[in-house]
Amino acid sequence: MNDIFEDLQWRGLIHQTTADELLPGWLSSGSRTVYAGFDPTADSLHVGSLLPLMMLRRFQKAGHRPIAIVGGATGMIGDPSGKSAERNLQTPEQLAANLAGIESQMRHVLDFDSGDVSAMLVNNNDWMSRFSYIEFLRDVGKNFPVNVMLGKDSVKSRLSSEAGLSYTEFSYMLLQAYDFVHLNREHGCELQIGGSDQWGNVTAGIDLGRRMLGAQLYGMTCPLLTKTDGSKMGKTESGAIWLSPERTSPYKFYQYWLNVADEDTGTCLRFLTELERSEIEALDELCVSAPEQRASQKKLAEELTRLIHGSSGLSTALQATEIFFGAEIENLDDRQLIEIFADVPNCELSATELSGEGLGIMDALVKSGLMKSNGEARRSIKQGGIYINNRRVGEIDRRLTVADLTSETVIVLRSGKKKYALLRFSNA
RNA sequence: GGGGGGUUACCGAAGCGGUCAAACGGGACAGACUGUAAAUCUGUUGGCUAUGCCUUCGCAGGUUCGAAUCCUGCACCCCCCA
Repeated sequence: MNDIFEDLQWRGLIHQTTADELLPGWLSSGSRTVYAGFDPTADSLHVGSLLPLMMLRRFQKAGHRPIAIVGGATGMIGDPSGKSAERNLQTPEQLAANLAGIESQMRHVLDFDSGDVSAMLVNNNDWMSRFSYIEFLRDVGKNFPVNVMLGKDSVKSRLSSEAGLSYTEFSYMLLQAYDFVHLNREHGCELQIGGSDQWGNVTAGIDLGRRMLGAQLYGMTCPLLTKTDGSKMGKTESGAIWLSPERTSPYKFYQYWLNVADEDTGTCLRFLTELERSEIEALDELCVSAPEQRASQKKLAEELTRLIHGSSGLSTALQATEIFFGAEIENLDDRQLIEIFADVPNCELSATELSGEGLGIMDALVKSGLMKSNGEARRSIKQGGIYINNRRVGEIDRRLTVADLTSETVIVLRSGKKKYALLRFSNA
């Protein structure tokens, strides 16, 4: 059992704990049960969940048992922490679908089949839904002094804001607190981890545990993973980076990490990978002495893509990277191409278009949606911004024929550095 | 209610009878450079069957050989006075 506390500490993953002195010893003197919560607002987790997920993984590897809790019940309510407005409620069907998607992703990160420390995934709706309102008020609610609740940051900030806070959201912390009590009673769970914005909810659970069970529970929060420029990690102009390959292809996922700013790589490597201290520090140095190599980014992207999308996902991402950045496209078959170009719009055309004279390049560009008009297409070609299978097109009157097929049915068009379109020629 | 100003392409903004598909700036796109970064430089930025043709300057009419530019009406916006 390695010293997880020390490891977390040097990585900078410990923001606050409820027992700074006790925790290190407590963790190293036995196998403990730890939990973290995940929000089921979509059918996939996104990059923002990676940090707590990795936390659980670290604990599991250190010999502790992780419990991931998805808030089937609390998800219907919405945590006001760090949120500026009331959350929309979800239907039970949506939630069920979301939970299924999330579970499959967790299996990449946590081991659900390793004896005593097997990870567990639980849904708080399983126990919450059994409560009647009266019972909940009597058993749980009476342990919560309202004046303490009003003192929590999550509540305070909303009370003073224009959006206000509904009674439903106000009650959120009772639910999360009760989760902790339940997990302690049923599974012996004694430590809750979460982002620093969860401090209020975590301590609420610890207080409740003491009142209801007389139990000594612990809490630990980690810093939020933000970029140096203050924006949230995992968000791009085009939306969040998701963990599911359906929502964010392995290529895009890989690229996201490859493009992390130099200043952010150190934190990302510490927070999100399991690389050894010496290796990370070596990468940090390289990042300063030879930034153009982007060794940190490459390592980060590689580690995370392999973890979330597996080796095959990683190799697809690497292959796609090579192609998207200039390599000529050859010796790939339809299946590989379609996998690599998963994010790229494609356009079905009849194979007969290629026979005889062939298909004019400008036509093809417009049909593919890459260009809005012939004029735009003509301009781009003149400027040298159009490529067929990654080979620059020189002439405006270039025609596409069977010889241009790079695989059985595909021709790849590209405009500029990275705008692609796939033309598929079928016989149908 | 009275008076004045405005409405131009993705955005801002010139133009105030022909040489206007409309200056300039931003953005966007492409190229060079580069670390798939930042900055910089260059080019492009209504459509087409393209040395020409068509549609665009709030909307609808009108004057004129000719209108983004002048006139009339309408709509919306801003300012001042009541």
